[in-house]
Amino acid sequence: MTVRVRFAPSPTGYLHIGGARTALYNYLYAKATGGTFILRIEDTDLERSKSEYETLQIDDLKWLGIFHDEGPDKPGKFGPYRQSERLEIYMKYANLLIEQGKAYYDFCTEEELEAMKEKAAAEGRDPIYQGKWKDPAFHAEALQKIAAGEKPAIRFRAPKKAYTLNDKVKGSVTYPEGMVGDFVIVRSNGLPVYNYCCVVDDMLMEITHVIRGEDHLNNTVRQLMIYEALNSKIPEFAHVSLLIGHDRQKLSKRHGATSVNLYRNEHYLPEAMCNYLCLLGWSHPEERDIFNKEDLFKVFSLDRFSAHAAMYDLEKLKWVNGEHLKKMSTIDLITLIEKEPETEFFSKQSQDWKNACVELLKKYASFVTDFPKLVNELILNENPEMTDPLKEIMAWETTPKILSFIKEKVDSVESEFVTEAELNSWMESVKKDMGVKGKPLFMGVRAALTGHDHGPDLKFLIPLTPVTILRNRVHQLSK
RNA sequence: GCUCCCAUCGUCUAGCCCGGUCUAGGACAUCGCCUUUUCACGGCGGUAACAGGGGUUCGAAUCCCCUUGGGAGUACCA
Repeated sequence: MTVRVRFAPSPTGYLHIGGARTALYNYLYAKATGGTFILRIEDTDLERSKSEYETLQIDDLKWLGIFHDEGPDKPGKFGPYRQSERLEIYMKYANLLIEQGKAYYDFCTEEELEAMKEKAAAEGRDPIYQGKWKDPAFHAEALQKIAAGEKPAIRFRAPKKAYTLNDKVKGSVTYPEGMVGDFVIVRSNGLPVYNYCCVVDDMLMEITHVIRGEDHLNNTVRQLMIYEALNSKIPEFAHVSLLIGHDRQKLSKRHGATSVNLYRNEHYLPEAMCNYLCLLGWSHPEERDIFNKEDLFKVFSLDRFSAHAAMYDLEKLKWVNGEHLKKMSTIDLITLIEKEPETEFFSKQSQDWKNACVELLKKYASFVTDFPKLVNELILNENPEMTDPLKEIMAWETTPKILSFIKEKVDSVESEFVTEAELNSWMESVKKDMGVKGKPLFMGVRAALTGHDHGPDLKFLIPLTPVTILRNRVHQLSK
């Protein structure tokens, strides 16, 4: 049996981090088993669904490197892949269920339903439908009403028994008898409802494994009932724990950046994003933290999920991104950096300069966007800020001497950049002629040339800095 | 309220299914030290967790029960 899995988002907004994670798990499972990954659009809620969001979500999925084998934009023999285009299919099965007495027409008004719910709440139990239409004796009357143009909802007759699910991550889950009452599968406006469509589609699309968020765990009992009524095979289920924010609440917009496109705009590396998302609730068999998709294709399985919710934490994502950044080739990094805004100076430099610059700075960068920032701060900044540590260095008795010596040297340089050898010779001179060594020497020179009390290795940093800028700094500090 | 799910360092987790090898391992963060004649690199190390209580057992992080805490569902949303 070949594996068929699906990701079924509703196009009601941007692709959410949590959605991306479930999509990723489905994709990885398909890849790991040689199966098929299907994208299905769940757009039966006409009011909230927008087709732009479908496009945007597919776009974000592609950016993450999560590619589907079948979907609305990639028709296969199980299509169509938008629920809004499958309405006749749902009606066909709904009618079948009615014929078999497994579902019935319901003409109850909102008020009647509301009254039932209140009564149930007062009695401290879950609301269970108790309208008269449940009674098969009213079927004929229902047909008459329909003939007269009235629009009923179709309600599924929930069997009175307990259900047990053997979930891949939660283990054995028991839904007691009476947990849910008869529920609507087709609204009175003719549109079918999620729990019903989902089952019909998963059945028809021959889905073998349903990997989705834990928020669906309670829905599953309804779905189990429908599978049974439809005499369908029941897929395996894996209910992955939810992502939570710092307040331990389900991750939502108020937790800040929860849409994938936000990270995409900030130029996070998609591989890093997937790496981190995968780590949230799943562990590598060798306890590795950094991996790419190809690694995962070999080892991904459904038995390494943790059962509890995971907190979405930017700190670790930052580290993962930095690790992926360091693994990239210099040439690829340069290409990415040049796509960033405010990289005119960087782009104008020679290939050797760029290579040296990236080699030096990538140790300190976590994000691609850090490069322009670092270049600005470390190389292009012409106005030394008199911080306390800098003041302290300037106050040392050796510093003014170093400063005036360096000023003289920098003024006499005619080339665009100082070489490492030149810098070394200056240091040698200070050491020999002034008898300054160790910390006063290095810190003095560093302060004079960079205006900072700390930073990357001088012998690498200074040759990357234009002499004109060096000169400006030294002159300002000499005042 | 009711039903379901969950519970190991601040965070992500390993271990749990198949009790002993766990004075509980790793990673992020944090702190310290070392090295680098400077430094935001690097190296080494530290702090830090089995929610509580009962059982079962020679032995429990691991199995069972209760409590507490957290989450989800409870729609003619998905």
